[in-house]
Amino acid sequence: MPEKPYDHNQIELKWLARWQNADFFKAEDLTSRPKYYLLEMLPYPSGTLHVGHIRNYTIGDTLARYKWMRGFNVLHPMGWDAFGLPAENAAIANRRHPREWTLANIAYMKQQHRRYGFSYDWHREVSTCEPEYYRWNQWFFLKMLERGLAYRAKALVNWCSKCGTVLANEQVVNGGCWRHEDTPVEQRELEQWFLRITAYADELLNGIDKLEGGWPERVLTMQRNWIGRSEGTDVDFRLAGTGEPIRVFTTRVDTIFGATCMILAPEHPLVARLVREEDRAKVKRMIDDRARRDPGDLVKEGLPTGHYALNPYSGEQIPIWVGNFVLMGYGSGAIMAVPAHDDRDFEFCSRYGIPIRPVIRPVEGELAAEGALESAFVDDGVCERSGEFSGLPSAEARRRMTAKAEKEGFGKGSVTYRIRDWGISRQRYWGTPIPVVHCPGCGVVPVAENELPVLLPLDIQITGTARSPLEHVPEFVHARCPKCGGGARRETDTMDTFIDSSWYFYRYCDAHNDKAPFDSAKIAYWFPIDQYIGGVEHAILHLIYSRFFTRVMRDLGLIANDEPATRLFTQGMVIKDGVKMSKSKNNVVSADEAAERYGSDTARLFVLFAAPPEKDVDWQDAGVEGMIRFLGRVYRFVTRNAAARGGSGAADARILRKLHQTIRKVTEDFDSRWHFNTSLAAVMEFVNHLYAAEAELSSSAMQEVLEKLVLLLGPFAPYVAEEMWEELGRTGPVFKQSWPEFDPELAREELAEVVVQINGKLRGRIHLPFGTPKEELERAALADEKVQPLLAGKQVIRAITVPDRLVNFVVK
RNA sequence: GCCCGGGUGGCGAAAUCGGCAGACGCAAAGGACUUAAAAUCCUUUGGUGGGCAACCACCGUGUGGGUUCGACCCCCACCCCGGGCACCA
Repeated sequence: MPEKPYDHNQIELKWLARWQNADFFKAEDLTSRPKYYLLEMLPYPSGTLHVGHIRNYTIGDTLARYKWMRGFNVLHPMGWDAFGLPAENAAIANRRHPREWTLANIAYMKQQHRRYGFSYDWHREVSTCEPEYYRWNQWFFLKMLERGLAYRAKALVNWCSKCGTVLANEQVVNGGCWRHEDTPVEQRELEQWFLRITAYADELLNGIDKLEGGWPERVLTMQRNWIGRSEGTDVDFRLAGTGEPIRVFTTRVDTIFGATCMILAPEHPLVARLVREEDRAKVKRMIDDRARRDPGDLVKEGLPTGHYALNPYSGEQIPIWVGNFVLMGYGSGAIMAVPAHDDRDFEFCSRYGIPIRPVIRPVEGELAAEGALESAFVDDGVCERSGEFSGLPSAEARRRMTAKAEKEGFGKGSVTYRIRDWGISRQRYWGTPIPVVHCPGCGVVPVAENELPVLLPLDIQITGTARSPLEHVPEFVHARCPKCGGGARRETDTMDTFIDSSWYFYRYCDAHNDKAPFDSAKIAYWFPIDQYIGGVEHAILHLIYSRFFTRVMRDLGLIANDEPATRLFTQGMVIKDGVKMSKSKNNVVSADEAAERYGSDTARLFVLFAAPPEKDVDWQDAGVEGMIRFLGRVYRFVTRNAAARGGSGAADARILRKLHQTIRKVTEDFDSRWHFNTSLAAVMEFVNHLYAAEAELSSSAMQEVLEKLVLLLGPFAPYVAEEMWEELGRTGPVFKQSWPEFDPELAREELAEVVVQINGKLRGRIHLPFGTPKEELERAALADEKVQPLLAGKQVIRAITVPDRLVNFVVK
C-alpha cells in the first residue's frame, strides 16, 4: 500500500467531528471498577487559551488516557472559575455585562479544549457563577455561621478617594489606585466577614506530614511557613499610672530582663489614647504608608508616647513607643523590644538611642558590655543580669519564667500562628452574595436555608464608584428580616472567589444535585483526588483554603476524608523568548494558532517533549517543527506498511526486543515520574529502528509492531493515533484498548555489555551472557585485545566487578 | 536576609541506585531524489591535537577542594541564575 502524506488538519477535523457528540469520557459513579480521580485546576475564563494552558491540560489528558487504557474508571472533569474582578473591569471598559462576557469566554474556551482532544466528562462541567453552584457557597457560609466559623470584625481596606471605592490588593499599583496612579491609597476601617481558618491551624499544620511524598516538598514547606506556628509566652506589662495590662507575645521570654522599651503597632487600640494629640496625624501616616510600600524598603520609624510600662519580672519602667514595623495582626500587636538580642529591635533602638542591654551570654563566652554590641546576639545562651534566673540556659529560663507568669497570673505559655483568619468580604459585584440581612431590630440575620440562593441581580450598572456596585440596586438591598419580618438591608458584600475554588472538585462528583451540594456516597466513592495538577502559584492560598474547606465539610458530617488530594503535581510554565507569556510582552502563542499551524497533536507532543513537565519550557517554533516531522514519519510508515506483504523476517527478533524495551520505558515513565520527554524519545528511537529494518520484518512482526506503536502513541497524540488505528483496520477508540504489556524476557538483551575500566577509565567493552560469574568476567576482561596491552608490565592490585555491568582494574 | 530549585554541546535536553557523559530532538554541514526548489531519505556533528583512513590520544558536566577503585550524581566552601518568603517578635 502506498504511504499517505500526513495531513494533520484533515485528520484532526475528521475525528473532531466524529467525537463532537460522543460520550466517550463519561465517568461512572459508584461502580466496582477501580476509580481514578484526575483533576487539573479549573481556569479563569479570561477569554482564550494559550499554549501555557495547553501544557497543563496535556499533562493531565495524557495521564487520563493512560489510566483509561489501564482499565480505570477515570473521573476527569473541567469547569470554570467564573466569578472575579476581570469580568467587572471588562464591563467598565467595554460596557458589556460581566455575565455575558464570562459566558462568551467560556463557550470559546470550551471549543478550544475540544480542539485539543482533551478527554473531559463535560456532563459534570461546573461554572461557579451560576446560581446552581454559588447557592452552595451560601449554604456552606450559613453552616459556618452556625458553628461560629464565620464572623464579622473590623478590618482595614484599601480605599481610593477619587473612585470613592474599595480597591482589591491587585488594584493597588505602587501605592496608588490602578486608575488614578497619582492618588495614594488610604486605609479605611470596614466591618467585614471572616472565616475562622485559624481554628484549624494546628490540624492543617499536622496534616502536612501525611501529604509528604504525595505533594511536592516545596509546596509543603511553603504551607508550613505560611501557617507559621510559634511557641512562646504571653506577658502582661502594666501601664504605669493606671496599672492596666498591655499584653505582648514573645518567643524569647528568657531575654525579658533586656527589654528596654515597649513598641505598639500603630493600629493598636491603646495608641489612640496614649499618643499625644499633635502626633495623631503621624500615626495615621504610618498606617497608610505601610499599606502602600513594599515591606522591603520600609524604614523603621517610631514615636515615643511619653508613657511607661512596668516589666512584671524586674519591676523596671520602660518607655512605650509606637513603631511602624510592629504588626497589629500578629500576637497582640505589641512587643517588648530587646535590642541586644533581636535584629529588628537592635535596628530600631540604635536609631532612637534607646539603651541596648545584653542579658544573654554565649554558652562559651562572656556577657557583652552594655552598648558594646555591633549587632544583636540572637542565639540561645545563658541568662545574666536576670534576677533569680541568672545562670540558667535559655531553654530552661523560658520554662521557669513562663511557669512564674502562670503562677502569678501575669502571663502564660502561648502558641501563635502567622496565618490569619480568612477575610472573605469583597466590595464587588461579580461574586457570590453573602446570605445575610442587616435588620435594625435584630442585627445581622442569616437568610433561611430554604430561601437560597440569594440571587445576584443581573440588571446593574457598573461604574466603579461607591462602596459596592450592589448598593445601587434597591430591589436587592431592600429586604425583609427573616426573624421579625420587618424591613432590612441586604448585605452587599460578595465572597472572595477563593471560596468557589475551595470545594468545586466535590461538586464534580454530583454536579446537578439541587437538594444538596453533593451526595456523600458519591464523594466516598471518588475521594480523595488521586492526582491534582496545577501551577505552583496556587501552592499556598488555594490549596490551604481547599484543605480547610475539606475539614469543615468533614466536621459537618458530609465527607469522610481529611484531605482533598493525595497527590499534587505542579507543572512548569511555558515561556517564549526567555520570558513568561503575557499580553503586555506581546509574546503569547494562542492555542488556536498552534492548532491551525501545526495541529493539536503536534502542539501536545511539543509541550511534553521539550522538557520534563515540572520544568519551564521555552516555546520554539523550530522545535515544534520537529514534532510534526516525527508524527509524519510515523504516519507514513504505518500507512505504507499497514497491509504490507512482509519481508525476510531477519530483523524480527531484534525489533521485537526493541519494541518491548520501548513499552517498558514508556510504562515506567507513566508509573513513576511522568518524564514524558524521555518516553517520547524512546518511541522516536524505536521509529528510527523501524525505518532501518523496514524491509527485514515479516508480516506478522510488522503487524504487531504497528499495532503496539499506535497504542503507545495514543495518550500523547490522540488524533493521529485514532486515524492510524483505523488504517490498521481496527475499530473502537484507542483509549479504550488495553495498554500494551511488555514481556521482560523479550525485552532482555541476549548479551550483557560489560565495561572494562583501568583505574576508572573506560578502556574496552566485552559482551558476555547475563549472569556470567565474577571470575570469568575478569578473565574475559583481562583477555580483551584493547585491555591487554595497557596492562602489560603493570601490576593489578585489585579488580572491582559489578555483575553484568563493569570490571575495573586498579593497577600500579 | 532566610528557605527552596537549578547551572551538562551552538540550543532544548538525557544519564531513574556512585559505574559507558551528551540518548532523543532542534540547528548546522554534506550527500541521494528532483529540470529546480520544497518535502522526504541517508550521513556527520562536545572541544583540542594527530592520522590518507578505519581510528588514536588528551581534555570536558559553574569554580575550588574532599570522599571513593570509580563522582554530572555524595560532602565542604564559593560564584551565578530562577522562584518563594520577607519586619510574624
